[in-house]
Amino acid sequence: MKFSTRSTYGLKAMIHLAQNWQKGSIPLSAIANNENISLGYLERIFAVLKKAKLVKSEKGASGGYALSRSPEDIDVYSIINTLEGEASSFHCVEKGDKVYCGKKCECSVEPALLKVARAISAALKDIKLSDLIG
Amino acid sequence: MKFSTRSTYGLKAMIHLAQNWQKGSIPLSAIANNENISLGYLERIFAVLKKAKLVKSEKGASGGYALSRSPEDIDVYSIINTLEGEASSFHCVEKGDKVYCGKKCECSVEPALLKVARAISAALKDIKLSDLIG
DNA sequence: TTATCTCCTACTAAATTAGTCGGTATTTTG
DNA sequence: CAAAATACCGACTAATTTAGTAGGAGATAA
Ligand code: FES
Ligand code: FES
Repeated sequence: MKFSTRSTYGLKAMIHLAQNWQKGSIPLSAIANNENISLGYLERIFAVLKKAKLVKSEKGASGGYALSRSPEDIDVYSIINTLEGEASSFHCVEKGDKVYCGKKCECSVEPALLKVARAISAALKDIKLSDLIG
Repeated sequence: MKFSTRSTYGLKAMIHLAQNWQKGSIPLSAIANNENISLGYLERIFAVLKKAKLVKSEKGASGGYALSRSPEDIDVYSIINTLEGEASSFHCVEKGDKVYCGKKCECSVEPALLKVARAISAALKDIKLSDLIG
């Protein structure tokens, strides 16, 4: 429900890249200025995004970052999920069809948590970057 | 995407109450035991839920908590939103139709963040407590 | 009158978040 | 070639949030 600035920044930056999809690589400094984000912090965010193959990079002057695929092929779920770390929505971790708890308990409500987590995932998977540019 | 244990605990407890909806008030100690949650922590969670009028309480021995309305009339959005504090999904705050930022900037992507936030809200509003028991 | 309960405030420990700093490697550009 | 711009990397820190504890006071039922 509440996203960290990391997700917010990451998503904003990705939208920025989507808006400039044809223009080739864009340096982070441009995004940082434009969206008012700390450059150093944004760099680390992009390290994660790159590792997840959501963006590709070019080094050197006139280098920068670009989306690795077209905006239609990147959904918000991938971005947020990558940046928030684990694929878990709740404290109890979803893996496949089961929910596991760090506390190793077997409580009665796993299917319910799973339902909620799935609804959110589905909603986010449905939104592509291309839907967010205008 | 990732919820705190507060939301997890709160939601689990609310589901627990929904499952015992006919049985009248249920003491927190029962829920705490059953769901393996720290009692003191759960008490504070319920203080918030009560303030939001999602539950009602009865003091004294054989007292406890119960849902304030029937499980069909309580959606997951209300619960999570209440527990996560602000109604904002992102670092930038949604109010009415606009998104405001703590940093007072006017960046270009507010409508996009708003779309994502709305999609999640809609998905959660669609899930009632009654959908999660059974 | 005792055992359960809600309810309240304050404190603390642990974890996470958000950010800084200083530097290295690589590539374009002048 | 030299300089500027860029990605990339790791360590460090400050601030905030989270999760949980402790110690009660007040209400109610048995
Ligand atoms: S699965 Fe996590 S508390 Fe039961
Ligand atoms: S509205 Fe928050 S950074 Fe622009």
